Amino acid sequence: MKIGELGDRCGVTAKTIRYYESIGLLDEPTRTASGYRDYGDDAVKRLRFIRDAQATGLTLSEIASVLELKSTGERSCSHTTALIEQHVASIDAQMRQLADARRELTLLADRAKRLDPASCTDPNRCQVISDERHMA
Amino acid sequence: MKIGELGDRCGVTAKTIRYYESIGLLDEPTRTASGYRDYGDDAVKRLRFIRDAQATGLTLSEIASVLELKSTGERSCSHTTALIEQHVASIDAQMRQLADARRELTLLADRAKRLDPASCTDPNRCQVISDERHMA
DNA sequence: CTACGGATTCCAGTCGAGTGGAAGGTCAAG
DNA sequence: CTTGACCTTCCACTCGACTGGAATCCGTAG
Repeated sequence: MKIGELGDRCGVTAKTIRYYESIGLLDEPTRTASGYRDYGDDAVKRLRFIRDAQATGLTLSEIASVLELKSTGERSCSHTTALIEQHVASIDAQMRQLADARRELTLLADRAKRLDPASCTDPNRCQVISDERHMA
Repeated sequence: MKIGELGDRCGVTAKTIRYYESIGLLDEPTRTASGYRDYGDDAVKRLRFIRDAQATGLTLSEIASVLELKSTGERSCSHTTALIEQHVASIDAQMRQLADARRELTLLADRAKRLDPASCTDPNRCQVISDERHMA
């Protein structure tokens, strides 16, 4: 299968595939006589795994390190699990941050709604955002 | 107040302040006779607002558009509220994504723990990540 | 006077994950 | 035989939010 088809099957562009290859995330495939990249079904699996892993928020370099574990096979699965667990922890941290931000913003929005819209006329102030009581 | 003091008061570097000015997020302040930027207390408020807004996940260009609303004063607060509400929606989307990712990853980790670590010996496979049943 | 901490400008680089485009080679259809 | 879709390489650029560093100037303490 050529690069375009692989891309279509996995939902990425040919350019992205070449990019992944360039950073070592995908192995160099065999080539046809005319120099075209020629992929097997393994490539589909691998590329889909990359996409899946990426969807969970792993960076490409984290994914690369997981895939490296696969290929060396030397280190145990515990390396992989450690990476995953670490990542779950960072997701939790991100979620906490977002929750905080959300609370802040809804507070802000609520305040905005309570204000008389007609009173927002001072060209140098928007009450929603420049209220002193709100400013840290 | 000079740039360093302003930075200290707001928890940013002088470099960041100049950067904000360069992208139009902060107005050009008056200068001392010797060319130093000379800020008033307004700058502290504005910069702190920027930091606060940023902490909630707004990008600098979103913040810029909110601050623009302030300075033109033409459009009503509803513009600001709309932006905020839109941002809250995007936070919710992010949180859903993270929750999905988290579920995926913990599944993966659980599977990893259930596997006999000693069985992870095939140099070309890490069972945690290359199990066909898991692959989309 | 000199040293030192801050200030100034401007240009360049970082990270992550690609994307754009030029210049050219290949293959199947009409 | 030409057209058009697809492939190749390579180099440069994007976005966001800074950060680093060079060269130079200002202000004050010793």
